[in-house]
Amino acid sequence: MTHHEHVDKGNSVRLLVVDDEPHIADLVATVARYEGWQAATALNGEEALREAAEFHPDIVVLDLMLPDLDGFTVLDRLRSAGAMVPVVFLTARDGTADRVAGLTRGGDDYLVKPFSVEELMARLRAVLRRSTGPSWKRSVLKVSDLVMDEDTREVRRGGKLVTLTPTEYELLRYLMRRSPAVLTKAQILDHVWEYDFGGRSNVVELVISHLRRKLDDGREPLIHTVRGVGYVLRRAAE
Amino acid sequence: MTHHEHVDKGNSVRLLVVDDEPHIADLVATVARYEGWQAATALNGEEALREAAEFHPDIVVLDLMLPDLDGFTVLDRLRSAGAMVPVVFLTARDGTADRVAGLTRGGDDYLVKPFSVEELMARLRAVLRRSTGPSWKRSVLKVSDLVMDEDTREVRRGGKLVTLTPTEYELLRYLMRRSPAVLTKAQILDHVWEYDFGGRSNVVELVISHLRRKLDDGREPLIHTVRGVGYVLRRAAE
DNA sequence: CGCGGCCTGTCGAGTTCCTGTCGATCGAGC
DNA sequence: GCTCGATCGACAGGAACTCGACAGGCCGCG
Repeated sequence: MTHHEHVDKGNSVRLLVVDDEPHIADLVATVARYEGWQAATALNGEEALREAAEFHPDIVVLDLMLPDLDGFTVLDRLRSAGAMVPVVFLTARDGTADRVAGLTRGGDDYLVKPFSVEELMARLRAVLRRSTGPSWKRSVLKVSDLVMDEDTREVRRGGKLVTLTPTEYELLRYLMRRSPAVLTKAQILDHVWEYDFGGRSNVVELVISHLRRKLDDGREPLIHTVRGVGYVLRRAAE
Repeated sequence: MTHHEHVDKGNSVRLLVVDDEPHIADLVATVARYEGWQAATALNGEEALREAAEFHPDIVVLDLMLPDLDGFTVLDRLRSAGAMVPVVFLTARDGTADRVAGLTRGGDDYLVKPFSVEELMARLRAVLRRSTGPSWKRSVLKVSDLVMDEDTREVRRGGKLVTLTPTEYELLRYLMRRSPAVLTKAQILDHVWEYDFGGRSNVVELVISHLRRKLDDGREPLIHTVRGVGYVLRRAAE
């Protein structure tokens, strides 16, 4: 089974997703449920406040562009109701990003749309880790002799440092988190690339080949092709 | 809600934050928890006194501008209740600063709003160090051959003194405290700059480049760029 | 009061290097 | 041997980073 030791506080995480595009809200909720979390969605500000009062989320994903209330207003009302729940904001790639930047101070975080699902989940896990306990428990992924430290972003194969570009890093993190499952190219594309990425070229193959060159340099290969299906990261079976 | 579930964390610091702006209270509490402290919040004077009686903080952050009681009154009541807990005051940038200066006895301190989170945490640590240990032990940060003395504000690289501007000093301190973690520019902005700083330019890059020139002058570079993510301070890995 | 220096933040140009596309080649499986 | 997917070199467009130059502001000194 997967043996990534991420922060598990016994009972499952409760996530509230607030976004007026049902597509996005559902997407995020689905991925969160896949992680074993409980997820609720709200399509506007009023609904969000109602849900927050009832559902008592541990963390909130909040789009700033809502039909009724401003995202900032929602935040204020949450906070003045005494809810110290951490928030990860979603914002368009326009000027609002700057205003949001100032809000990450309380331990919150933000992400620019369109984002990649893995990126969002990584941020959520990071914020949770920070808000639940002290930070000195590092988040480290391990598969065979391959080790990834999510704080320092260091990746080592058999102790030897490997330098990766951002895309390579994210793709590898996804492979490691899901190891030893086989992932289709479509899954990889959906999780690692922005959700509205149109390209259906061979980007995935390309990055995989880069990773192979950097990771499997002479050693036993860890990334395996399952022809007609996709890729796996694991120790060679049998 | 505030949580003083007595999860006995040994000798972890207990901090009470009193501020009527939930943003600020939350901000400070979150950062403190990140340091491994236990934090409780109060939004007005009465609540503060109740919390102080129950929570038994080791240190208090107290805004002077409260809706019900004057901050000075809160202080008096705390003290007359026998609580010798040290206090760090928050005050607006007006005349009150002078009155505060007069009231800060022995171990107390004060800070003018808007402050930077790192500045506040540094003061808290300093006050604690003074009040708890009769042994005046210095607070020195060290990364490789880079040494920062937080009492004298001296910074040395390989024994050689380096003079830094206030901003450079604070940014470097943050990098050193969090080393070897990678920090995003948003994180740096949020911790080192005042919490209502709206700047969206490349100030961070600028100060980083200044630090590099002053610190890495000819030597092995300690500040590394992680493209697409942020910066790290550490000995070059591998 | 006025001058000048230092610190800070803005702007913009130059540079690096990451990313996605194309197309040629390779190889597995039928 | 044929076919189709997989692999990977090469290239161009662009995003991110670096840093010099400048301007406003604060402070201390004369």
